[in-house]
Amino acid sequence: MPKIVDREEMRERILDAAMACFLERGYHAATMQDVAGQAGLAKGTLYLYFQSKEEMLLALLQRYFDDIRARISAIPAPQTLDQFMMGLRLSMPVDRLAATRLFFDVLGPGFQDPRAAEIIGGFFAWLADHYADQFAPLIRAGEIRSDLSAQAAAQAVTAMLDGLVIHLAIFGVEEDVFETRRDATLALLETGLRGGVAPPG
Amino acid sequence: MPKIVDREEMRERILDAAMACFLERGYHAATMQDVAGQAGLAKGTLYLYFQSKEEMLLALLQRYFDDIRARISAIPAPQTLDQFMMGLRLSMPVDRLAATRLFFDVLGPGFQDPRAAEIIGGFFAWLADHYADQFAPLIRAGEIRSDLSAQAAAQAVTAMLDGLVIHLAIFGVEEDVFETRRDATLALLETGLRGGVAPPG
DNA sequence: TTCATTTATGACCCACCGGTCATTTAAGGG
DNA sequence: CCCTTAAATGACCGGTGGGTCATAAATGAA
Repeated sequence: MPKIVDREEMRERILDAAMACFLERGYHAATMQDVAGQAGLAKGTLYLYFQSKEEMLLALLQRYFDDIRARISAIPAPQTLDQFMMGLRLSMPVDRLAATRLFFDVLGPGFQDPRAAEIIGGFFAWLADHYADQFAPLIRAGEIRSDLSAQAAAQAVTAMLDGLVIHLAIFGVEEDVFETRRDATLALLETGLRGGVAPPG
Repeated sequence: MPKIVDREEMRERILDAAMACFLERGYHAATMQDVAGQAGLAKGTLYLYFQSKEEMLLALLQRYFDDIRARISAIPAPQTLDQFMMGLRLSMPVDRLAATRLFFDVLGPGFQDPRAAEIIGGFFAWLADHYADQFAPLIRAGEIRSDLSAQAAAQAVTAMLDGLVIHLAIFGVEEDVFETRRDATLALLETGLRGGVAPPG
């Protein structure tokens, strides 16, 4: 009887290798040879599991953003604005930076396949909806000022936080600088959401 | 005596063509042949004015961001927070979107030359400093709440606004959607800076 | 018109890389 | 041990695109 392998496990292994290579050299610069070497396989083997380099990237993107979604979903729904702000910090781990930088390669006009932008755009749309769901009860509870639309505020917050990560990615800043900037941004944001400077205590 | 051309004018003409091609196809996908065709020249001619495709891109980036800097510098210093917010709108024209998308190509790890990231990063550093200079008097005037550091707030604002533009670029939204989101973000930001909801009138 | 010099050209070169496929290797049942 | 079948291999192919260079064209002074 024939040799049998776990196809799904093999795909995971290859995607791990691809992630490492793409982070190191970027999607365009990394070659299938690189990925194969990283995975301990021959180039031809990659094509038994992925139709093309592009399909491999799309699978990688899908897996990456599914993972983030899962992690963010696991954070309990905040009861107060403070808890919400803490949740934001948790959803922005420092290791997101390198990956963000990688995705630049794929968001430009040079990447013809619209599915890449759909995956990434879809994630942000989901994120905005997720925040909006958390905002609505906070607005009712008076934690967030009542003249804000939960949807509009959530979209604004999503854009702001993404901007923060992008900046980290561009500047390649150290962790401590990141944390300083992040906290300043979140403090400004918190005041904006609450509608006034936080009460003492 | 020899044929004479204005080297600088020729470089400008080539950069215009390169900008058009890079916007259309992206930096990686656009070929030197494309750029030459767009400029009405032969491929070899390009190399009389630029050492390589990469040098051409760097010159393009420099020119582009120098131009933005000049435009933003031309906006009069704001006397009130309202004026400041209006200045922000002016510095975010819609035609920035396509260009922003193009720069993704160049910020990823695939682009080895650090000068590209330096040019773009340098622009944002300048922008943050520029905003900080405008914040300081506004804080003294009580237009912005006094517990904020001008520098930290300016950096946060810079990241937030860039995030907004990036999102537009990723989603490829229409102008009206952009304006809605931009206004929501700026309103949130204004409240955060002022330290409370704006007084009526 | 001639000539020196600069500028422009595009055929050509060559390295590279995504993708293929004939061949080899590995697994395991009989 | 052999055979069947799945899996793995890597030499090879073909297209591509950045960059070169021998040649041609343009310019303007003499």
